[in-house]
Amino acid sequence: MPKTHRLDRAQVVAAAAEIADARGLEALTLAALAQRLEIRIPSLYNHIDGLDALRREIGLLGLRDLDVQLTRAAAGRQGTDALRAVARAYFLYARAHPGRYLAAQRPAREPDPELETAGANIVDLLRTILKPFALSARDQIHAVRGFRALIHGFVSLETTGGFGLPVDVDHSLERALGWFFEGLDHPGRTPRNRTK
Amino acid sequence: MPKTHRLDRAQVVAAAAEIADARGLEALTLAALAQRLEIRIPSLYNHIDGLDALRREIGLLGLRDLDVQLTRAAAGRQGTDALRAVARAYFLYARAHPGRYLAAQRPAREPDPELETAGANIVDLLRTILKPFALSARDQIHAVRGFRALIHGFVSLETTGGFGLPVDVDHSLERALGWFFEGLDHPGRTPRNRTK
DNA sequence: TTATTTTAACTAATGCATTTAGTTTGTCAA
DNA sequence: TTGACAAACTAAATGCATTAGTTAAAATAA
Repeated sequence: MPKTHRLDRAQVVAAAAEIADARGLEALTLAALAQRLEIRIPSLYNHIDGLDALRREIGLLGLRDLDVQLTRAAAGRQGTDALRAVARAYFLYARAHPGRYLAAQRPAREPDPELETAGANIVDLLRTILKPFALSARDQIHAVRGFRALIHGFVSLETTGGFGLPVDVDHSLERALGWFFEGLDHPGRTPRNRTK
Repeated sequence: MPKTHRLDRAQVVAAAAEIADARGLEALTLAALAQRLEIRIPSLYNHIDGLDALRREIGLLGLRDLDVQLTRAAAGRQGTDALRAVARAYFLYARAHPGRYLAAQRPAREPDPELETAGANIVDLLRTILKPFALSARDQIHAVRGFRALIHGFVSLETTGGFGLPVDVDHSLERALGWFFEGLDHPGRTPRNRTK
């Protein structure tokens, strides 16, 4: 009676990622996935090791795809131009694939080399772009973190509805990046608003 | 047979928030909560409208407590001093109450005036602090968003293990805020790294 | 071609969590 | 003292994830 379905792991993960993007990560259940694939729930266990492992797979997929997009955006650009292009690509990816992006945020309970490598690749890309800036090794790390935090913060606050006002979020990100780059480019000025 | 427990809604939410902070938001189940309160699961429905509504309550509690902490931190301070103090308080709160903070991030599916008000209060605080800066109305909104995104980004990436390198995260936040404030204080400089 | 192994489907059954309905018992106020 | 309400309870339904064991189809090897 078993049908001639012949699915493989990649197809299962891809279908799961589409559900997560379209209906939200919390709507991704084995029941929903099995229904979309037209198989019974237990059959999924031939391809994946349960729901939690599936979420990890989706996050890993998202992280790797994100790296591809960011690398492409940075190609042929330098300095703040490259950073702006990367930020734009980051934002577009997270908007287009909110489920994968959220899954990539999931904290790992054990050390996970594959996830760590995927994350480190993105960090390396940013460090490469930041090379021309006159930053100490320590400051370079701070700058990468600040850049990531700024973009991720915008993405995260937007997707959770944190921005209530009817002002364009893209424009806010552009402006905030501008201020951040300003400081990166011209460090060590006299503070004006520290004490009024 | 019913015991003389006499719980009320606030106690139930408080106990739930403690579980969420101590063991993670995903570990907050009605079973765990009922066990801690030494009542049966269905009795919880006398106080709260199910698990999802409970998560909302915890998020609202977190948002309001966060506002109190930030307001306290800003008292008696101005300009970037006030912003740094607020950032520090924000960070400390999110670290001390990760469950409540994460619950506050939960997207609302319907308009939720209570949550919106709690969020708007924090935004208003930041706008007040930013008054002395010479910013247009539009730029003030961008600055508030950038500030929130930067802090939330750091908090979020830290709690999800996004920072792999053994470099102090607090220090990275300080440095990133410094660059951001630099740009806020000295807008409109000539970009150096735009084209090398 | 035929035999064997592997893959991927299936059914059956268990356990846990959320939720609803209906019931009982203390507590407080009239 | 009595009556009403609040808050506990038991019983039961539903849905999801998971495991165990089984079967058929496809791929591979003789």
